[in-house]
Amino acid sequence: MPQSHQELAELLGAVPKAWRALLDQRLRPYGFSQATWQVLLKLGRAGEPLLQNELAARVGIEPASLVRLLDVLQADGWITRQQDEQDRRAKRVLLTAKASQVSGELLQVADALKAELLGGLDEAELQTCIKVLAQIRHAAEQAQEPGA
Amino acid sequence: MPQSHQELAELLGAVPKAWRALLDQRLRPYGFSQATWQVLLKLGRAGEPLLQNELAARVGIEPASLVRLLDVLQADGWITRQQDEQDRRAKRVLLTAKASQVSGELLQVADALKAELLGGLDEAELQTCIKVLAQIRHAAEQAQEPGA
DNA sequence: GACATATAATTAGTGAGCTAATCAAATTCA
DNA sequence: TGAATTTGATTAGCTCACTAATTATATGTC
Repeated sequence: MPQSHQELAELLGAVPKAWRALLDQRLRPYGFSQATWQVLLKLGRAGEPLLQNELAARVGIEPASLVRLLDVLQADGWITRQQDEQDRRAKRVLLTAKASQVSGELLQVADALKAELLGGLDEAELQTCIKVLAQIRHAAEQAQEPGA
Repeated sequence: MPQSHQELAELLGAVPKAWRALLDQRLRPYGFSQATWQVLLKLGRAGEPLLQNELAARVGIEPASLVRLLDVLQADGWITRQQDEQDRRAKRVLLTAKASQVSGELLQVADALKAELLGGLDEAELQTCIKVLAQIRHAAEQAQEPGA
């Protein structure tokens, strides 16, 4: 077992954690918690109402986990749920007017941090890194359901 | 803002999550939860009793978060706490005999998965990826305390 | 030696994720 | 059409992380 494998494993544990913590720290002044700003960011990036399903996937959590976050955001007037016209089971999540504005600011902070963390990197090396990570993700998908 | 930045950000979110979930799935038959096998793995890898402090750092959680995990593991007879001789505030965490054995098995499963996920990668590309991630981690450390 | 500060472990309380189970609506199919 | 299956959102209950505050011991300073 190559030393490099262990190194990569540790970095994969540490880097996203540090990044998240940093962004959380910078967004805290806006009054959102670790989880809720993710929702506003993704909705802001999407630029259109999303099904809860879809939103959960983009945030990277289970639809069930999203429900409470939306309850909180809705109670504070940041989002509304609108029943989908085609599918009456489904609901679309919309940013309210005030949320659209704040969401833009959150995006700026997030992008600024992203630039700060990734700005100094060599583009070719970054591409290689992306390729490697994509391969790992693919391997993980394969590993998950060998007999699907 | 380069597209590559966004891609990397998403991969950094998704890959460790998938990896963790996969390992958790494979270790579940042993009866340990997502958090507790991490502790046994790190203790097993260390090969010697660790201070709680030190163990928490290796697992990547706060010392306070470790306390309950150790309580559970201790109640089930997997670890013991031993007061440190030099420092009477500190405690060293030891694997019990049965835990040492199981810990070896957990390590095997973890290493097998690691090989499965990383085995097919080009070593040079992997090194580049490690380098890039290390740079990001460094940038994150710099960003955290600009005026320290 | 006494006092202030720092450090190791702990406890309490909160936030946020998960899975399993439920309900309603949509889809599939005999 | 009617019955079985699937799917979107929800609820309930569990796990595990965090921060802040507490207790006991160490260390550093006057």
